[in-house]
Amino acid sequence: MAETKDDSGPALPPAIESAWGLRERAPKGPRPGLTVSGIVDAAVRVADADGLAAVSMSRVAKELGAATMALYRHVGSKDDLLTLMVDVGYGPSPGPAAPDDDWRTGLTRWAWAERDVLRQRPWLLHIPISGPPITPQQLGWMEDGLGCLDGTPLPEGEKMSILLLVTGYVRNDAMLANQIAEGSRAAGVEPGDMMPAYGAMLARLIDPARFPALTRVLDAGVLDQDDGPDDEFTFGLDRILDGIEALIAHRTA
Amino acid sequence: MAETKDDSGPALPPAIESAWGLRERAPKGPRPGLTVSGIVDAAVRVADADGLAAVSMSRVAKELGAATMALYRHVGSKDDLLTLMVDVGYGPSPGPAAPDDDWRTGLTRWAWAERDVLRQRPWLLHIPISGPPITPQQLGWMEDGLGCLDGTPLPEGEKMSILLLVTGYVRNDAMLANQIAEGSRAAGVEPGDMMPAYGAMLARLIDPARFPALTRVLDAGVLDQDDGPDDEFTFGLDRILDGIEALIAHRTA
DNA sequence: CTTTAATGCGTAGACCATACGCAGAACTAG
DNA sequence: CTAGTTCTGCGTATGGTCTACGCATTAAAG
Repeated sequence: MAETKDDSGPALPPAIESAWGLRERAPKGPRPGLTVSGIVDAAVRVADADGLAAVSMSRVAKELGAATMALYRHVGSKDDLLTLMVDVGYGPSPGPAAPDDDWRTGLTRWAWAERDVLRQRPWLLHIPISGPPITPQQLGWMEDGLGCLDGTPLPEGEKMSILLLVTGYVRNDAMLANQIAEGSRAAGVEPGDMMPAYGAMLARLIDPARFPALTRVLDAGVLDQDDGPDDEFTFGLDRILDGIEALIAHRTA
Repeated sequence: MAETKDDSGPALPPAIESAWGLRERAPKGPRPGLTVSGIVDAAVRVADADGLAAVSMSRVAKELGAATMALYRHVGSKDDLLTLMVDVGYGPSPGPAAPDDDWRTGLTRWAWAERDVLRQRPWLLHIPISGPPITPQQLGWMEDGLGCLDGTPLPEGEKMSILLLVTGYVRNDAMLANQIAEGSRAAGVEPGDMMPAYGAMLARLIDPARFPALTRVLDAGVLDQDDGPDDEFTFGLDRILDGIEALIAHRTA
């Protein structure tokens, strides 16, 4: 009985199989001119250039000089293709934490790395993820995140929960940043003028009697200038890490 | 010069105008048989029944006994309709915090209330939100959230950031819970057997030498049984609130 | 009554994903 | 060398999507 690696078991989705490179080519038939990784790369190229909305089967096929239906020999469905795009879109994890870093600097770097990827490829946020991570690169990220918590006294389950918490925060922040970026582009205003314009619109809409606390925020000039998005990100991340620190202190005591 | 309420300024989107009920009907022409709120209610009904994917213009029109193109007299585009659906989908905020509650219990109730809404209407998570909140109900939620922080010494900007942090966490958690629910339904397994199946799949895929930390998590049996989703939610929320508590303590001192 | 404007909606166009079946290529068995 | 097998690429066709445009009808104003 092998302890891990077991060949049997319920069939895992074909898309996942190809992501792990477990597909042996049948010896018969013509040599494939298209490969699944070539298709996924082309799709990523299209998404990088023109956004996720531009990723249609025909567009990807055109990118490859092939016909639309040719893709279906390799990917099964468009959703499969999107799932595979997530894997190569994230790319490999930036590597394990330095051995002499404490958990907090390690996790901070881990969070910033994911944030950088999501800024570079905003379309990753628009792909509806269909389950817990099973693709190789995603698990690589998870492995490196767990590594940051190695020296802590946390039980394994809590390490996992914490990773979920941090990655969720990063995704959410990137989503918001991306939305205001897209929104400002759609409205035709400078990204820096977005928040002030928002504040002005709110001031015009809300009744101070119905929304007293909100009015106080507006009067404080919170929205008048856009503090760098990095500050906003750092603020939230530090709150979360403070909370984790409290837990670790509690588990240590 | 009015201090707030100013009629002039850059035209705000028609969809927003109708959400605030600022559209006066022109005195000419036939009486409208369709109203924008009637259309939005019908769309919400369809989404509640068959999911967001079922919300097409023709389907909503059928719900109303009208023709597809009739809707476009009132909503402008499907994206407009979706934006309006978010507003009525969330519904009114559950109300301000009790006056003698501290910020933590207030914010906890606020977070649970949003979570309840997102469990009831998972399709809210699939609507790509296109900017900061400007619809009436959304601002009601924000107002009540700010109210929870009234007694704290935090500056207004940080109150806002904290609300963003908490609501982001709630949305992210609901998204994950919803994804595993949909995933288990698609794979045909009981929702309770989802995590164990996931663990078994991981065990089959990963190489312990490449993924040592992940293997340790698996060996600890973390994924063997599904602890209630409420526990997972509470864990993350408590970490975040701990972090906020640390900030408040720091600002108080 | 005429003018004006807004409503409902039918038609049509431009996309989209994808089920199905056929032609040909490359291998194996005889 | 030939026949059989199997996989590749892809053309066609179907049913779905959103929505631009124009027309007939309705209701009020002058």
